[in-house]
Amino acid sequence: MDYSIDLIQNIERKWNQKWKDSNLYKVTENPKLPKYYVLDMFPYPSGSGLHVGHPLGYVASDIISRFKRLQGFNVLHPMGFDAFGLPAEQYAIETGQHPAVTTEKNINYFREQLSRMGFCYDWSREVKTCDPNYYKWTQWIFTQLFKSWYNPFTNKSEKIESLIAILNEEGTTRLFALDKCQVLIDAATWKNYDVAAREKLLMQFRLAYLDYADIWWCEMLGTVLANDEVKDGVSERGGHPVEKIKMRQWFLRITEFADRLLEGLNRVDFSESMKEMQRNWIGKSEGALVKFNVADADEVIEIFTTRPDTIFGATFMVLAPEHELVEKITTAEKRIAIEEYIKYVKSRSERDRMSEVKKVTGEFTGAYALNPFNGKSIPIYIAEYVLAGYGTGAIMAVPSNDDRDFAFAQKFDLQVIPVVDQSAYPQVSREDKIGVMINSDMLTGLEVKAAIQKMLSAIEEKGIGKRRVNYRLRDAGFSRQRYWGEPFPVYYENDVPHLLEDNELPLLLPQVESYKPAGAAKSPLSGITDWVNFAPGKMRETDTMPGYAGSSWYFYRYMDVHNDQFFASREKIDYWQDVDLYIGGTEHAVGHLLYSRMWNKFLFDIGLVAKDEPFKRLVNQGMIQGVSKIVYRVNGTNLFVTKSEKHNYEVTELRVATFLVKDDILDVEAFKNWRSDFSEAEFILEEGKYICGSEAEKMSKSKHNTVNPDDVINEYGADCFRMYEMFLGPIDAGKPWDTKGITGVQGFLRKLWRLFIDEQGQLRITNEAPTTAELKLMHKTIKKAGEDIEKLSFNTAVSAFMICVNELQSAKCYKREILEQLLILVAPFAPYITEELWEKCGQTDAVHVQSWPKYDATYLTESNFNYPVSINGKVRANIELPLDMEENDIRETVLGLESVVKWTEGKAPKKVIIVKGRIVNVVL
RNA sequence: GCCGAAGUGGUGGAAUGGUAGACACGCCGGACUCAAAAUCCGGUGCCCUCAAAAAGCGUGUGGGUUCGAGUCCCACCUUCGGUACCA
Repeated sequence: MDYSIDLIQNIERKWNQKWKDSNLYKVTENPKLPKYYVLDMFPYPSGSGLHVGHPLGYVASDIISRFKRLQGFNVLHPMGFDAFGLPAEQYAIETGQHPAVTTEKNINYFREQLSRMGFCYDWSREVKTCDPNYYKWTQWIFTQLFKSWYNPFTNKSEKIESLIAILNEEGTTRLFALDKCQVLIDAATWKNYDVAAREKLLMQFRLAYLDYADIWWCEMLGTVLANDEVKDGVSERGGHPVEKIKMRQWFLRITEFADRLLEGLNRVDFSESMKEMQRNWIGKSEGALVKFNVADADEVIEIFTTRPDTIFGATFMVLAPEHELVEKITTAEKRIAIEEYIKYVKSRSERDRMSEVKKVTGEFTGAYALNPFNGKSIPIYIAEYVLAGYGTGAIMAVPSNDDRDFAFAQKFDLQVIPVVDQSAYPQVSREDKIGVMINSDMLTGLEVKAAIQKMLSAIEEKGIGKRRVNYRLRDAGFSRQRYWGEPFPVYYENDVPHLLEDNELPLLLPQVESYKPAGAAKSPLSGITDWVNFAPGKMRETDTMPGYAGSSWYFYRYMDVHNDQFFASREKIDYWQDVDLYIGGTEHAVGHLLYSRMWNKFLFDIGLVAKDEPFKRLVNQGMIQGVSKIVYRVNGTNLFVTKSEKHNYEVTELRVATFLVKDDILDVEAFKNWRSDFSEAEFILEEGKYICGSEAEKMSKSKHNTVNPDDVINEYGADCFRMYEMFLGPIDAGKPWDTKGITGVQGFLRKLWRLFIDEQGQLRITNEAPTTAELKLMHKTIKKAGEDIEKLSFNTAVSAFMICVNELQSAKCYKREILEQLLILVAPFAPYITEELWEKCGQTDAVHVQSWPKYDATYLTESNFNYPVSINGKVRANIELPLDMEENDIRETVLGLESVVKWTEGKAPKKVIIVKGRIVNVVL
């Protein structure tokens, strides 16, 4: 009986059914066992199904789950779907199909694909973020955020009532002093506030709050656009003009958690690069707020700077074009130019503005500011490189010590006053905080670091500013003018927001006629007037929540997924605590991870969860890229030119389905039939063939380069697919998908099978006692596999299995004692074949509930070592010596070697380096 | 632009600062077969050579540290991910 694809499919069907029937993977809380929680970043169920990139992380987490279970842990390993999102809605706009319908269809397909791969998910715990039973609790957590504030005195989130108590007691005096409040009022004033005024003040503290922010609006498409959908200042679909418009929206006050998000990174096991990205994203910097008076006006410009020492080199100021003072200070003769410039900036994305280096743009307002230290009058510009959201949206520009300020000064012919003498440090740049102050009044002669400190004190003494810690991190925009998301459990009365009661949750997403926005940048929900105006004088919030709302807390729902009283019971949370291993892509390095860490800290503060960091260990899997195949169409024609001739024509690159291409040769007939617009295509060939270009890039439906794991499984089976994904390389490395090497893994599985089953299909297992060599091999493999799995080095674990099986085959070892242990080692990687062979060996319980074997170190100790002998670092000889040989004896022996004498020519070497059990290096 | 990562044979990759290329794919040769597939055995970094030995070269590029560097340091090049409303 050959290990053929028919047999493989029978085995996989059989065990899928058996495992399901026996509830093998169902997990319950068991206080007698140590817990281990392995989490995958749940997928967005796109219309094109799972591709081969998804399972890379899923296979890895599945191996760890099975490994930990074999080691005696009670393992929680769930799966679910991040089911709200833009693509489903875009599809709805185009086809009129309800996103709930298409999403459900996609989820069913994803689940089916996942099930085939033999993952040990406890499917009874499945989570779907678009399920009302789930988003009820997303809405509920939002209401808790709204009802809470961040108490800077206790440094944690608290109910808003504790803020009200402080306001009743002392007004905003201490909060104002701490820079946590813009208005200074006493308790009496607070108490005299009416409801609206009180609400307005509280809104400055709530963790979920209303404020204004820009969104992309495309009049032609009639929709709000995501940043992703805007390319080069126009809509990606159709190339229509877009503009930014200001809208009132919800925000989450993540900035209050900035320090704790930074601190928590010291206590988690994430890669250093991941932590670094998060630290840089938070971007803590210390500096000062400084006020500059506007000349001949009552206005004051407040700036933030990390270089207060360079204030004497400030030769101009720059405001963000959106800055509220721009309108007030612009002079009459400059008004038109300024308005033109603002219009230009409105068409620019923030990323374009930040990354623009070739073209320096800006506009003079006509107004001047006064340097608070020397009274010098300096011009005020607006420029796109100053962003409204960072610091105060205004800077003092010091061209001598800032690259962008310098470029700006060059372009607009502004003065550059050197204020730091860096001549003693030829290697440093103008932005490095090093050197001696010059041209700087009382700072002259000081080192930069001392000058910064002196200036900070001077600013505070003068009363023109104060020390300030600034963060690059901004509060998180939490509103989308979209349909397919969680509705806010909020209504407005006289424009004041109110929450629905807990017993009114979930607020269901209503049916709409059209998925397009209702009028100017309003959510589709605003078109349902009777839903919006649900009671006299009350209007519902019509925006919905963003994609990351549901994904910020889903890992708790898995712990207690069917609870209809609470998001998860404290009892279950106390058992499972936190995620021991979280696997997902680097693309979520900052966004999702910061948001979910913040939500978690909030839930922790209000006493609902057990740990203040949710993810103990995080591992990023690499991205499997697709290989896109490219044809070149001569512009304005239906003529396609082969790769080597394309440079002779003006061509457009088109991506074609990969199944039309074999070894870079296009099947031209199949291509003509592929899409009707190509049916009349003509070709310019080379040597009778049309050769395509190729490019490795992100797998996506639109690039026609996705590879469906179903196809691979149909041909090789799930075990082979799983092992091959792991064998491809380290888990964190990305690479283009290629099935070229899969036959190697297929061969391994066949050999494994044949160790148990002979050519006649008979079990060939014997009860003979293993030899020392066989035991040595086995224990070496147990050790290597265990260590590699722990390190998530699955590719090397697979190669250890290959070595083991190759050697057992050569030795014709069919011994039960050896082979049954091998099955347990391989079981996490290839759950089907190992289970089948385990059963064939006469075992009655599952291989997956056995115990991971322990290795015996006595089999692994060696007495000799084959030393490489190098001369000046190059290996010239080898010699086997006992490991306990004295260094002097090694030296003597090595120097006596004929091949060494040849190099030393009888002379005494300068030095002989002996590293026991490693190497001997003779230095001449 | 900024932040992060990666770059090793024809290919995927392996390698606590200590024999570069484990394990696979591919390729070459052989066995089995009427033949093919499958399977098994042997070889395979480059260069020189009929072949082998011996030498030389070799981990993106250029420098450096070290007895010894794929690994550590500096500069650069290329590719990938993120860049706040794709998920």
